[in-house]
Amino acid sequence: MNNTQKITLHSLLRKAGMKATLGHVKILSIILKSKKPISSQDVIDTIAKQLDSTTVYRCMAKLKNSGIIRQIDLRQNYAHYEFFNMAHHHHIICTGCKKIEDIKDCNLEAVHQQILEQAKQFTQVRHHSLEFYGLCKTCSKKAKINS
Amino acid sequence: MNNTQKITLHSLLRKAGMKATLGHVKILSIILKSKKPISSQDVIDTIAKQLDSTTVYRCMAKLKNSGIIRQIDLRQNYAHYEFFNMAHHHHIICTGCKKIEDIKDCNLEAVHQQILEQAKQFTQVRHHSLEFYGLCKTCSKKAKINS
DNA sequence: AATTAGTTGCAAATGATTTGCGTTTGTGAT
DNA sequence: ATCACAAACGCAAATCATTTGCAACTAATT
Repeated sequence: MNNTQKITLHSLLRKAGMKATLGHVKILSIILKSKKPISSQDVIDTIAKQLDSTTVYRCMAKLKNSGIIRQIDLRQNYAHYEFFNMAHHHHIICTGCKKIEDIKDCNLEAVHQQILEQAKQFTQVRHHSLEFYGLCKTCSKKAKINS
Repeated sequence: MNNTQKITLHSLLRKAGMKATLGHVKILSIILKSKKPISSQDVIDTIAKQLDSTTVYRCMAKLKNSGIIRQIDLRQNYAHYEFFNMAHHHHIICTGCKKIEDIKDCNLEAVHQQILEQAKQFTQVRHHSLEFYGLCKTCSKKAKINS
């Protein structure tokens, strides 16, 4: 909890039009520290009893709406979130153990225009979600043994 | 409810290793008739009181596991499903009214090999999900009026 | 320091989905 | 056609994620 970081989180929030409350700061800090997309439940568990779960859900929604974090769907019955930095990327998720690895930008924005030409009822593409599913090395080995 | 269709659904299920029970047949029939991806709740509503909701959830899971239908995440707190036919495609979802339109194949399978070269912990890409989000014409107009 | 709108905690409600269990029903073998 | 068994079913209750209402609090602005 050094002072430099505190100031950074504070201004990050304020620039996005959010109050720098204890909840916002703590939650954002957890999301930033996480190397992987995390769910509201993950945040609740990490934060233990410093914040009510209601607050966590509300803050996640606010952070998402102000564009600081973005939502990712990993087919796990609940949403995951990650810091919305400029380096747009995707994920590959192991269908066995749910391990997640980042996939660098694959130039899909270029496709948006194409999509619009095809879509009859739409006039703009705002964003997209793209996730790949496969088996990681460990689960791949296990699958071979069992078959 | 003609006989021809009954036989088709029946064999479709059996080929996938599933029993052709009343529940499986009815639910699969609803999914096939639907032009759009539908949720378990949609099926429950459609089927009214012919089947218990528990049964619907169990059947959806079975149908998914046997590869007859596939799951799609549309950021609506619950999963949607559609018939897994050979014509691979994606969706564009209106962030306003949740309208869904199909987007034809965009050749992403070609990218799978590239992904593997990049991914450190994965040996195979099984499938992917790609959804676009935007505003449909109607919601786009509404947005302009309100701003 | 005072004002105020946004934020928080708590309790309760909601909505989607799952589990346990006794009963029923397809299916494959007689 | 009948039997036997595993799988599927309905019902009630449990669970899990998330939301809502409301009174108390707190960060930003003056």
